Amino acid sequence: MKLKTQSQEPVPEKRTAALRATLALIAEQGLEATPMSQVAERANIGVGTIYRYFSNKEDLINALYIDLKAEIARFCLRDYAEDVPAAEGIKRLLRNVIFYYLQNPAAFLFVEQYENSPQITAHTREEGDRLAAPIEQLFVRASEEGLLKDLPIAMLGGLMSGAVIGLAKLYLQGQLSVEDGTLEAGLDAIWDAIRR
Amino acid sequence: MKLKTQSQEPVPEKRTAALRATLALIAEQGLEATPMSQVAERANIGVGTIYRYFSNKEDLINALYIDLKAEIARFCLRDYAEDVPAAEGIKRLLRNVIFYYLQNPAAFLFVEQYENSPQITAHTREEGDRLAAPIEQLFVRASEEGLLKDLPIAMLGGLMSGAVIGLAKLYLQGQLSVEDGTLEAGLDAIWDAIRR
Amino acid sequence: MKLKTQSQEPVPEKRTAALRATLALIAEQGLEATPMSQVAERANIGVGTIYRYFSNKEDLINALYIDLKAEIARFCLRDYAEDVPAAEGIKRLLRNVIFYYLQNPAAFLFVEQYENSPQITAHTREEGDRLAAPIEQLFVRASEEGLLKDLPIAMLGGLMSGAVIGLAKLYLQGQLSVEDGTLEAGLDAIWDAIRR
Amino acid sequence: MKLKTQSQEPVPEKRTAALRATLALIAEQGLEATPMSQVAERANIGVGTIYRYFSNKEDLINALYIDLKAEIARFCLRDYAEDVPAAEGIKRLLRNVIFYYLQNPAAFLFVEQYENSPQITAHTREEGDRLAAPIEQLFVRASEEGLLKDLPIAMLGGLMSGAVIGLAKLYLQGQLSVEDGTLEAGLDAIWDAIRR
DNA sequence: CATGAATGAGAATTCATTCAT
DNA sequence: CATGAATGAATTCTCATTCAT
Repeated sequence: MKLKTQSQEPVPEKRTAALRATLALIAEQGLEATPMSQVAERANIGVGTIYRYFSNKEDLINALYIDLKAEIARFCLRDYAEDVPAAEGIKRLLRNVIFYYLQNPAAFLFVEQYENSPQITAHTREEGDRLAAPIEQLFVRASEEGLLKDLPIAMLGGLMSGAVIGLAKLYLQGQLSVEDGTLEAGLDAIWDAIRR
Repeated sequence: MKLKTQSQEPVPEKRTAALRATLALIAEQGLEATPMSQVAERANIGVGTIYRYFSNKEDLINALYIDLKAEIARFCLRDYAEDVPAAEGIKRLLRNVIFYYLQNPAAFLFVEQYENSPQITAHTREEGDRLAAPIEQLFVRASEEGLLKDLPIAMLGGLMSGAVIGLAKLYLQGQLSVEDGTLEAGLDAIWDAIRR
Repeated sequence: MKLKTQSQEPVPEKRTAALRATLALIAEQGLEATPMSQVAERANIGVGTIYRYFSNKEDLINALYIDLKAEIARFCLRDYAEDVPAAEGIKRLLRNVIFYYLQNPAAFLFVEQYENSPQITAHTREEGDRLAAPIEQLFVRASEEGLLKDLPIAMLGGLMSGAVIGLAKLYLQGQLSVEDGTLEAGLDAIWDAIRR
Repeated sequence: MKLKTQSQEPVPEKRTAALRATLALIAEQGLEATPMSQVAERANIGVGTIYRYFSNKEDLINALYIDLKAEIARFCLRDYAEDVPAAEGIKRLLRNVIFYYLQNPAAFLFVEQYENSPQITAHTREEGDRLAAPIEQLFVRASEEGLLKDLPIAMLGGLMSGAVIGLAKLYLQGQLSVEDGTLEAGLDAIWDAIRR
């Protein structure tokens, strides 16, 4: 199946395989319960190969984290348009977060785990936040339009993201199902928390 | 040589010392980065002694988790009274959560870490939830009084607890300070999310 | 055979066993060709046990080096007496070096290997030299008595120690034998190099 | 496209580059601390290329050793002439050794390291000695002329080479400097050791 | 010929747990 | 009861060597 023309390979296949395997295993077993040997096995590559692409385990996990944060941000903003009212934009954003995590439960487990671990460095956390900058833009816009409560933006953001995570957990743990048709009401509830 | 008053000792001092040391170290270094030997050292006891009170590391951590969940529940409900209106009761509850975590930042770090780790067993998680039952009672009462949105209780609970955690993080990370006087507004925002 | 009273054990047995095994193996196989696992095996202890006494491989090897340097210095000066003429003292010293190495060929191989390896730190080298200080005293005394060539002490020392090492190698490699009765002549030759 | 003049190339450039890089790196870092990949990098060639010229790491190092021994022997005898008195010849030889090492400190570090390592095979050692045969000739001649002590040639050789190494170390470590004008006296001292 | 990505055996080190004192 | 020395399985990471391009 491999064509010669693909040998230019801009993002090496094995690097991707390592990242994918890492995500799956950490979601299943946890950050520290996942040895590099297992990552290699699941990725169908040699252990040494991982170290060609990542200088150590921490680097591998950071790369995975950054990749996911970027993907999530991209996914959340996929149907974003300047002319959509900010209120609607935020609702879409939140819906997208939930959708993303429902389609990628492992990503949710990994990100929550890593962000709550003392292993993550301040630097990595900041880099991750930077990727979410476009999202914050939307937020700032809504605030400037006078749609949000008169509270520090950080607080509104914290409340909102905490609430979506809470919501996502319910859907992922099966306590709620999108088929219920409860999702929109949930998003409205979050909106109620932050809207003026 | 042993005096009776010592043998009455209902909760052995060394057990408590081990738990305290575990909490502090895990908050600082993380779950897996905390060896039993270090726990022993910090607790000023022998490594072997830990194994008198806990059958293994998992057991130690579970015990700590359960202890903390109970303490948190107790603290949250400390000024609870049947005759307080449910709305006010819930606000108090939320305020107490925040206060507790501000006074016990290590507890917050530990609990978040453990609850987001796949290491925690379903059984332990349930046991922890059971301790929060009185809190849920309050919630049910408010719902029956028609104060809350007409949504599944689980969803309201998830939104609320997600939002408080988000709020607590802001205060603990120093992005917000209780001296700001923002706290009450934050609690109101959460209330807005769930109230009818 | 072990008596209870020996449990005070000032120098732990297992530490000594590790050092001995290290010496033997490095002499046989070389510094880097000797894994910790093999040291443990030969010493009849667990790998982990080595790390109770030495913080890492480098530390183990340094300790061995320092121990040997001290032992060698002690052995060389064993029959030293203030009233012996310095010339005679130096001859004895040299004879003792040779004897020591003939009885402890592994020590020779190890010390030569380590001193010629870039692994050894300046600090360790200095510490080793400090142990040889009493020997240098004898040398200084001889110099002050006007017995030695009028050259920097360091140079005389370097020539002498280089020559003894050269001599020791011959005996250890079996190109010469102490039974030949050549030893005294060899020592005289070295003396000729440095004496006025 | 290949020109004849290239195919004449008797000693491939890349082979030489590999040897040079090996020498430099081993002198800096040590025998085992020098990975093949680093050799390739420093030599500006591919790792695989090294294996075109040397069957494995051991072979590479052996080749380097033999090359150096040959070069050293050549250098030591460069101004040798049959009609020079043997005594003077030996002094020149020794002076040359010192000069060579002062100009090639890496060679000194490498040779001492490798000769003191159990990794070197008896065969390689012998091959190296064979290259020093012309030097030994000079020695034998001096002995036959009755200039040397009446001791086994091996012993005189061992004493002498040990002493020069000791002397070289002093100059290389900076404890002595050729500018001091001490060198001739040092060579005389060595001569005193072996001369009748 | 030259290259360097891929590999996995092997090395150093850690740490939960046991058990003799 | 309390202790901590001893242990070895398990983990991370390195590096000589191969081989497809």
